Amino acid sequence: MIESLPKVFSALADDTRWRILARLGEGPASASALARELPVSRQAIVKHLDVLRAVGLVESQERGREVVYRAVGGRLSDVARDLERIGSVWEQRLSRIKHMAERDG
Amino acid sequence: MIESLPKVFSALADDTRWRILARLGEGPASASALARELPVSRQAIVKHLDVLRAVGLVESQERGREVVYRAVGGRLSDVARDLERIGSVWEQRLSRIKHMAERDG
DNA sequence: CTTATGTGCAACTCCAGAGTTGCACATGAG
DNA sequence: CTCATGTGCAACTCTGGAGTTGCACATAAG
Repeated sequence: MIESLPKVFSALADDTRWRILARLGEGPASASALARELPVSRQAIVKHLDVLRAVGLVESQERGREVVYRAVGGRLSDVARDLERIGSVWEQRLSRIKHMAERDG
Repeated sequence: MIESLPKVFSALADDTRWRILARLGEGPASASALARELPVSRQAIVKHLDVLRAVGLVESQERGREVVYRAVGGRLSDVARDLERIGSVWEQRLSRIKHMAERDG
């Protein structure tokens, strides 16, 4: 679980991919449609969609001759849960160390 | 808020930075100490710590002649909250679109 | 049928950033 | 004081990945 996090973050690290995700968050779209709305070529869009699909943030479905993509919000929620868990563990450890330091002077 | 997310994820996208964070999650440490425990040079560690500090995932404090770093779990929880919010919005929109399609279909 | 539109594959450019080495300087430890 | 240890700054290499162009192919639209 935690092993796969860097991959997901790598996917979320790119501005263009965020724009794509934000757009797909409004509703499904094809690569060509996205290329018309964003200032990048269709081929670049496809590469980004491949990356997003590889980490489960996007799903694709063939519709006629088109390939329609849609954002997977549930995947984002999963990542959020992992992060929250890790962050709280850090906080607990840090406060425990602080208390020990204060006690020992 | 969402504008800063790509920066944070870019910081979290690197394996070495993740190892550094995991180590700091166990307790504070200096750059030299981290360099001894990880298979990278101290200078590389410092660069990573600068990146992590820039996005609030790590804080530094001068202790004598050393500079001690510690992980900021709260920052991670903030990011988690943002992600959860965004993901749930996507899910709501998608289900609404699906229902409309079924009704009209 | 003919054409416009959507995809897939491949080769290429380009640059950010991860990591290195080297050196100079400061300061706690002995 | 003397020396080991911790830092800071700078220049350099090198690889991954973002974006591009070009071409071939498939298929809905007219």
